[in-house]
Amino acid sequence: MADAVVAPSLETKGEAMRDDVEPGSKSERAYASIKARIIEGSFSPGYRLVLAKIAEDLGFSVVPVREAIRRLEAEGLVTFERNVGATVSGIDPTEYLYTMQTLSIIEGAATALSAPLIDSVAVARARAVNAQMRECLDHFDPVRFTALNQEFHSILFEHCPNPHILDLVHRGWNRLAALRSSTFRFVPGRAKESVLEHEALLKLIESAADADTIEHAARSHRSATLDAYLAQASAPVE
Amino acid sequence: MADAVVAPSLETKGEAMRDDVEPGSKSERAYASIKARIIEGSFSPGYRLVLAKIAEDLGFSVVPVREAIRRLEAEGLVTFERNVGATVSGIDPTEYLYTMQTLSIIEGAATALSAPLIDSVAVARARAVNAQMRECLDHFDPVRFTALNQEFHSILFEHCPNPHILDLVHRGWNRLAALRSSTFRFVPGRAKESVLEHEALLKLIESAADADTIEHAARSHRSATLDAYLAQASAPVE
DNA sequence: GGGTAGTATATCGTATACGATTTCGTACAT
DNA sequence: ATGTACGAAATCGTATACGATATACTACCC
Repeated sequence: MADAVVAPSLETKGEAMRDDVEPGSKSERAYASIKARIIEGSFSPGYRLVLAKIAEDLGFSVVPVREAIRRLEAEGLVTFERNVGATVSGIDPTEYLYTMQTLSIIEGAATALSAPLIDSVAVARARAVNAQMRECLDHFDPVRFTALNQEFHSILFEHCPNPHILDLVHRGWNRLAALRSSTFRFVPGRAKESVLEHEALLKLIESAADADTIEHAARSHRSATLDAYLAQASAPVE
Repeated sequence: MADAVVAPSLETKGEAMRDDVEPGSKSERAYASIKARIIEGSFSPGYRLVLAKIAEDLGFSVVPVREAIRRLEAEGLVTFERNVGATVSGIDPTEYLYTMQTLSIIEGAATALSAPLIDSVAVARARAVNAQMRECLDHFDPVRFTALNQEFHSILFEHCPNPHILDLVHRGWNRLAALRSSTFRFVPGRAKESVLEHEALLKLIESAADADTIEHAARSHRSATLDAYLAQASAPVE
């Protein structure tokens, strides 16, 4: 399910119609593999990525691994230092702030651009997901809630006709995932409001509200989560 | 001058205090070199980037060149196809549209975030650049005008405190440069309005207008250029 | 005993070599 | 004459090997 957001469009282009048994070049497989492990969390922020080690694990030489890491670097998922090596980036809470702020802007725009193209069945799907989130509020499971949240927003922005913007949204979500954020673990109080705002967003889309309104709503929705996080971060004693 | 926009922050990090004679790893030098040639234009869109050829030109082996191209791919400056090779991306006019739209959003946000941090001397500098642009209107030189335009906007958004957003703005401008757009060559009529809107933007910044207002103004300014381009593109017979 | 120099190890950076794949041209058959 | 099949050239993909650099440890000097 995470994959819906993970793969933008760059990969899985080379073969397409081929037997799926052969995923692609080793370089790409390394890229996908490392990226997956970062997002999934088995390579957590700060983790030291040693070329030889990874190459051995995957069963091929270091060259493809180097290229993979180069790409991940350009995407911001890993940090690289000359003659020292790569580490999974993220750690920093200010990093979280920057990423969320960027995402609020990009995702807001993507959602607004996407809105006119969302048909009623997609809205229904989104509403179903939001219903699951509402149920989830009782016996609260932050990880599941975060996953559903991602799925919900994916439905809203995925129709964005501008591929660049869409790609940037995906990257933003990937970074968040890499930051080990089941965000709502940290701001459980925010979950309830979030569900309500989702419904409001859906209403706006159904009523074909103008782009500015939708963009503002989507952006505020995300900013509010960020603010909640900041508020509880500055007063962590409870 | 282009460099002000070219280098985000990833490079020139490894050594910093060293003798500038040794720029960095060959991989990075290859990256910088290819990128520069794409932006400057000697590698125009569609150009076929042959690894061995480039490696020979630069005087080193193909491995660093491969890595460089991988990074450029992740940045969107080149397109890569498995077992075929890399070509400079760009060509497509819809690509221009997407890039401009994305940039309008990102740059608008960056400018708004940057605005409160712009001191009066920076405003004065921007105004001076805009004055040069005004002069430039008489004996119109699209290339020079475009360069000044970039310098002007750089001053406005460069103080943006969110490094992610800043990086995205840089990438957007790079793509535009790669698209060989001395944009104003195609929409000379837009130049005059552009200068006026610049002054209006400066006034907003000086008067410490609220973020939404500035963001909207900056975004519209760019959208208007895009619209002008589209209008003349749909009616190219004159 | 603390600090500095020197060495050892781990890891990265790059070159070279060879195998794999695609593309293009040519020849043959229909 | 056209289409297909085979083969050669170009180019990419990956492995292996070795040199370069940084870090950690040890020994020596003050």
